[in-house]
Amino acid sequence: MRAMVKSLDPDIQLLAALADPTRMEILRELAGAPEVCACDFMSCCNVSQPTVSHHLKVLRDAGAVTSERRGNWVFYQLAPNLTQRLSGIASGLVPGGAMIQVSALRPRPARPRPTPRPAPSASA
Amino acid sequence: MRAMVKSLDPDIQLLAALADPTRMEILRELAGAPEVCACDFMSCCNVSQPTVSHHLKVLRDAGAVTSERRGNWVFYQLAPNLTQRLSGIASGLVPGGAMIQVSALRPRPARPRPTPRPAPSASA
DNA sequence: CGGCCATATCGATGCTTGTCAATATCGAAA
DNA sequence: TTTCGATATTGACAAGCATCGATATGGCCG
Repeated sequence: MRAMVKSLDPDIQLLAALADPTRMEILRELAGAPEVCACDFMSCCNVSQPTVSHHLKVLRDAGAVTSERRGNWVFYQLAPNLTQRLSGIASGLVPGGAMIQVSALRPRPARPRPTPRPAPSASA
Repeated sequence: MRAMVKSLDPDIQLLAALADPTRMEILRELAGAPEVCACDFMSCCNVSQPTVSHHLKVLRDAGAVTSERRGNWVFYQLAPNLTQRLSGIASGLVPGGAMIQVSALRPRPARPRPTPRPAPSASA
């Protein structure tokens, strides 16, 4: 309801693609090898072949992976900019910061003092 | 069906918490101010008060935000380690790398030659 | 004390999604 | 061409979730 316009935000689409145990397992497999055949995900994720295909499509649509057909097999790789995109999302959530770059990532953002805010007495 | 273990992975829980337009808007509001009153999210996100409360609970359970009660109001802040956690997830998806630090983030050095993989002929 | 305001919880509802069986498509080999 | 293996698509079903109205809880102030 309320017109779920399907989150046209690419960041949210990417986060939603990662927020699944099976898909995360696929990505972790891909992080451990330059490429993985689609058929290999059936065993490591313990799901059926259509389910694997579905998850791979979600990941591909979100830009998390790239695919390359070679004969009857389709090999998947992590998208080259996946880490950068995730880091960019993280950078956008640095307190006080807004449009900083990935290079600005630090282990210690050291958030500013919380405003003491003196209880908004005047209220209706 | 198939053991609904509910994804006990904190990383997935965090990603799922971020993968929603309303919650992402809440976080972006929080990124722009040291703290935000819960009542302010109703207007900026255009959702009802119970919905705001629900989303804040999801974010709190995922460790994305912290709350602080002051009188009748509850103020929310970004969790101090939120950026680090996200960056850590990103680091875990670096091709070839596993436990490297954020400082190792690179645009990627050109992937190695794809394995030629010789047709698995003998199979049932 | 009662009344009020801000927030959290409950119950219901409709959309979304993860899953699989069946089927279609694609590509190579015979 | 036919045949076969790998992948994608379709249809259906169940679980999850975002949302709201109604209500409960917690805390200030009169």
